[in-house]
Amino acid sequence: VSLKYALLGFLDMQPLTGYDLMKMFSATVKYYWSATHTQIYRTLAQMLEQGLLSQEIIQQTKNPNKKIYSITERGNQALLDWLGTPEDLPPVRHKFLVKITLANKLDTPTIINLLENYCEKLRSRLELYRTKNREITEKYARSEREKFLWNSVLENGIVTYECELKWAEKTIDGMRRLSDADAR
Amino acid sequence: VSLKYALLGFLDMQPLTGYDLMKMFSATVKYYWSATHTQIYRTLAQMLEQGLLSQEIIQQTKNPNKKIYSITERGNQALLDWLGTPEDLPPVRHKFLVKITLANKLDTPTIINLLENYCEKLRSRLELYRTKNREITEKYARSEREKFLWNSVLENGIVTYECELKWAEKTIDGMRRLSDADAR
DNA sequence: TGCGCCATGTAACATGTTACATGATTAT
DNA sequence: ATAATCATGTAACATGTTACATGGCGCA
Repeated sequence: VSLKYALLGFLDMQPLTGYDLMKMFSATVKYYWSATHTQIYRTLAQMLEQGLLSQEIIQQTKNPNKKIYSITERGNQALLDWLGTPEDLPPVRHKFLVKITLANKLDTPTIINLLENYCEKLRSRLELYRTKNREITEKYARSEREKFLWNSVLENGIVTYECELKWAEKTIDGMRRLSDADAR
Repeated sequence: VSLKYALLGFLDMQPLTGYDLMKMFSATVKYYWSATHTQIYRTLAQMLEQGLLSQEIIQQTKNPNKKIYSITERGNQALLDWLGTPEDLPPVRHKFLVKITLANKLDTPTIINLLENYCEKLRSRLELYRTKNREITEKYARSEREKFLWNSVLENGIVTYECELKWAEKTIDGMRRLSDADAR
């Protein structure tokens, strides 16, 4: 359902093809919502049936024909309704935490190794966010207000990962102290 | 795939029925990994086929027969392999952020309303975590080391939500300042 | 010569949710 | 009375991933 409204939202700014939408997703939303082209084409076809979109086909000789989608009045209404409705907290699905829950079977160096690997991945993700942040906002935002909103969203990613990193470092520390205490 | 190993992990501590596993999930892992009974029964059947589990059927007259699952040697090996393998960062799927990204179509009070609703939900979730935390750990953990790991996992939930809450409050602030500036 | 971009799509599979179904027992 | 707990399952659907498929153009 979310994908549907995300697509509506982008098509509300301008008419686009499925391919364009795919690129926009990987240029912007990718890090807090991703979608493959399979999913996008499928969802667009459904929305067309539901009358939320209209389609214009552009004949091309060299490449496959383009299908440009635009939002309809009904689509606009549906988007507005969805936007105004409060969202529940997202369900958490955190594989790494599942692993740590069951990790008592492993020896301490292996656990610490898992945690350190996780830290490294967090650090490189953070770096990515920090460099992309301004770049993306400047490129796509169309007003001060929109820029503020987009910056906030990206900021959310950054603080979340910083927090996660702090947690992981603290956990490594605790693990080390536990095994030192055992050794004595 | 995660569900599979989560189930293996619990069955490694003690043999259990599908129903027991369901209850354990909702008593412990629920807030960072949830599963319905449909999924659990289905996955157990698959794992049995794959030889990761063995099954003992207990005849009952009053209630439906119990099927008690135990982990096999192969299951144990599979679990160890999975536990030692580092996990990628979890894909982020954050509906609320999608909504905020597209929220520029809404007027400021509506946006602030969305954010405040989100804050409230975060606060009540946090309260839940903080009260459940010790309780769960004390009840299920079988050693100091396990207790440490489980506490860390629950702590992760707490710091994550605290961080999210701070972000949301800051965003409300920023939104207010923006609209004040506009009014002037 | 081979790779990546453009632009679409399908098929098969994995995962997750909701609703339907049974039927006895125990607690309020 | 009625709701909840025990204990299993199926059917249908929604969502998400991977691999397969086409075919011209431009670049190294």
